[in-house]
Amino acid sequence: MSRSESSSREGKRNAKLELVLAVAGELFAASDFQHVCMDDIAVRAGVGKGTLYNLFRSKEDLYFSIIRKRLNELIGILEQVYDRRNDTLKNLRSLILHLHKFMSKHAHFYLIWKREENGIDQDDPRGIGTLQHRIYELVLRVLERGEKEGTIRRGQDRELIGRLLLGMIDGLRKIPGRVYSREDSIDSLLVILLKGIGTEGIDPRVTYHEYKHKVKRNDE
Amino acid sequence: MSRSESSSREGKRNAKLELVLAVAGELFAASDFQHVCMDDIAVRAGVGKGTLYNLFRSKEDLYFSIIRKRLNELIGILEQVYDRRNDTLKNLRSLILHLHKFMSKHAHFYLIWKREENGIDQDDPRGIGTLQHRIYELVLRVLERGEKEGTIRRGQDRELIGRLLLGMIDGLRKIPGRVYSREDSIDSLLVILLKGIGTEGIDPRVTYHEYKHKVKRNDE
Amino acid sequence: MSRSESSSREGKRNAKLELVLAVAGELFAASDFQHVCMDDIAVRAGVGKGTLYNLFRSKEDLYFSIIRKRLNELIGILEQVYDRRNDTLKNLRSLILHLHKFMSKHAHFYLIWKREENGIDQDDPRGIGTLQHRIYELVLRVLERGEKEGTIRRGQDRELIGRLLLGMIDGLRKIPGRVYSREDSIDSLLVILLKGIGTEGIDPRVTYHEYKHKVKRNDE
Amino acid sequence: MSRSESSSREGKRNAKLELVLAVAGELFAASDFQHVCMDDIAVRAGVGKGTLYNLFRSKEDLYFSIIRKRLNELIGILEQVYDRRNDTLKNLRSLILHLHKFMSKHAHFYLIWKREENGIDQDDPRGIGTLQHRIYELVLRVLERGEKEGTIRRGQDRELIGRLLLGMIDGLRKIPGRVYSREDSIDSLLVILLKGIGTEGIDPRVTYHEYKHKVKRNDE
DNA sequence: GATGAATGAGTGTTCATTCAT
DNA sequence: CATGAATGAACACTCATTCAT
Repeated sequence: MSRSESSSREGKRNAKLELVLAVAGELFAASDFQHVCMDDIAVRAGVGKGTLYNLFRSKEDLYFSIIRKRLNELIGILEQVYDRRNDTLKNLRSLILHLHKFMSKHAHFYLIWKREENGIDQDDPRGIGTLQHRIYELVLRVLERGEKEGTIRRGQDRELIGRLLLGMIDGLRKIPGRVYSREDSIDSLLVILLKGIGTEGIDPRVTYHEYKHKVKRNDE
Repeated sequence: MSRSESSSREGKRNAKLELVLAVAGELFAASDFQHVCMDDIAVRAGVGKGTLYNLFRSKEDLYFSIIRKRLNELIGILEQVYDRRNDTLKNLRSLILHLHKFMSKHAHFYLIWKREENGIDQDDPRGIGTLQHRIYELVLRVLERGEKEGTIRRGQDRELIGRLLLGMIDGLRKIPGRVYSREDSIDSLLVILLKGIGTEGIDPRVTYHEYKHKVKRNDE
Repeated sequence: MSRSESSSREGKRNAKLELVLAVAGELFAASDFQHVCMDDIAVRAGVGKGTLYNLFRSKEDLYFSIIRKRLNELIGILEQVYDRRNDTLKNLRSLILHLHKFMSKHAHFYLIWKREENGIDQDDPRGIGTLQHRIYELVLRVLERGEKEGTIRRGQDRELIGRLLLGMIDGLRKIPGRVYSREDSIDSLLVILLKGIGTEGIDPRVTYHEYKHKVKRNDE
Repeated sequence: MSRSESSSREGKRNAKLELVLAVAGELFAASDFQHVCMDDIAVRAGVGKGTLYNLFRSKEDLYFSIIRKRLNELIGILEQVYDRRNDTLKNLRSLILHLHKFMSKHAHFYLIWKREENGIDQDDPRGIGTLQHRIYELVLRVLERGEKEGTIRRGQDRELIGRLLLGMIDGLRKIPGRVYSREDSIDSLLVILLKGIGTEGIDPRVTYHEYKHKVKRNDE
């Protein structure tokens, strides 16, 4: 009984935590850090202000917890998907697709993350930099495997390509109204990318024709 | 005399304004908006706090003035360069190169701009969105001319490519220690891009061999 | 059984109460009232925070309960000793000695008491003033008896002398490192006092030579 | 003009500082530290809350500044008086008298001081301990001179007597309604003290008959 | 115009107290 | 009765903004 009791309490605590993170995420995305006040978050989350301080050390901690939490989720998804595939084209497509899907689902988080992305590098006191780096490293791993596989031309600057790819994906995000034509945009990106860095004769559109329908059933 | 007097006063005022913008830019880049206080800016700029309020309506106005000012400078440079050329490859290269050079020169501004970039879209009360859009439109113009010129394949989603290109350029920025090998990185970007979107047979490395040296003399 | 049960419960309750008073006393002596928090007291006493509110109405009540409790103990000791003697010199010496011994034993309480001593006079909402007054009255009684006995000169301002004596005892307390030479200090005080207020020919050192050894056996 | 201007500003600042210290002193004496809030002090002093923070680093700093300020004044008075006299009896009387007069004038300060007196010893981060010690040292100097002069018996524990004397003076303070019969109380104290510690044949009442009237004219 | 002392609205944070379990 | 998570009143402190000099 003590187990179920404690797990129930844990459950309540976690539910509350999730709620606060979600509510705060919306508010922080809508305004700047400074224009969001703890009272608002508390009221909108339907908890007392003191409860916020039971869950987070400070306003800043709450703010960066949102980013940390979602980045961890995102990394989890990306790495899980990566481990399931052994085809670079599929991996690239999954990477972009899932980044995009996650973005649609957690648009608030994305705004906050990208806002802080540039400010975080050296000391990384909030543990964001490391997480960002893990995404970059996953990209590098995909590219590396692509080279070994023969999908990607050898001898290119992989670090550069990794940054370009992440930049392109971020560029995708900024096209207004493209959420619904997401898959087409991703395909176009892949075509351009693989023409740019792939070995001759690779055409992702052909290769993925069949795959795309499977994906829809498995991952969405 | 009144003219020279007023212009001298104007000059003083402008010099002071520039100084404040520079000092504030550094501070705003180093910390968040909220952690920079008007006293600090005033002290570091060597002016009284009241003077800041003669130059800017508010702290926010000062903050966004930095972005507006530099964005206008940047747009000026890019459009000027664009108007001087009628070769898409050269234009693309100039675009990337000058964005990069400006970024090196005004790193503080870049950090601030990118921090705000995502928060600004719909209402645009500070006049940043319009300026951002002008850069995007310039990219579109370059791409459009490239199509007409036959350098870029027809029938592609130009809007998408524009976003991808801007994203890639931003990706370039995030590579640590790449400032000195800037030109090489830019060339690599161009190669990948033109393989990706260009008509067959285009090789920017060959085409630009001669051009690169001219550029150095003209633009740097 | 119900009696023994209830008395056992009472015992537990009292033990807990004593523990809390002791723990809280230490904490309140170490910091200000405001810097001691109920959580700390609860944790250090090994009880839940709610339990504190079963034992005391409020934090303030807990705080003044410490003073009340100890003051009552102290008064009990002093009056008990007074009742056993009928010699003014012995009574004076006992008074000072026991005040001092109690202070050594409950140094934390003393600090708190003295801190509040001056703030409490008129309204006395916590019942401290009355207790303080009972000590003063005991002193007056000793002095009065001394006059009747012929040990203390008649016609002096007894109220004044009472305050002076209590002040001297408090002064004694502030001499650093005097706990071990306590008895000597007390004797010196008595000598000065009796020269000051006593009838001629009284020398407490002679008179008490024998007494001092008895005291040690009886009271310590 | 700049001098008069600056001195005028200084004057204003000092007047404001004095006002705040006085107002805050009253409030702190009436309630505990914690029950006095900065808003109240600001309102009662007729200044903005921010001004308090221009004058003092924190609420605590304001609080202890009151004690420091007055202790310094008190020490100034006592040392000045001490330097003017070379008669131990006069010095003792002046010491007690001026302590008493200062207490009457700054009753609020006294309450606060005595409240903190016991909490301050070892580290003394607020600079109170040192000041307290200077008063004690002045007493010791008076006693020492008294011994040399032959007014006070040799071979006694001066440290002890110093503490006893300060304790007696504090005891004097606690006699209700004695402010008006101050001089009589002081004389009684002196008589008792000198009988207690003085050489035989000293009678301060005789010795000071003439002096008392001078004092009234000179010092009050 | 330039200045910086004064202001007070605004807000993060604490912690005594309550009460469901 | 015991507990400690939840609460929100209370408050210290900051800092953008003003305005008298």
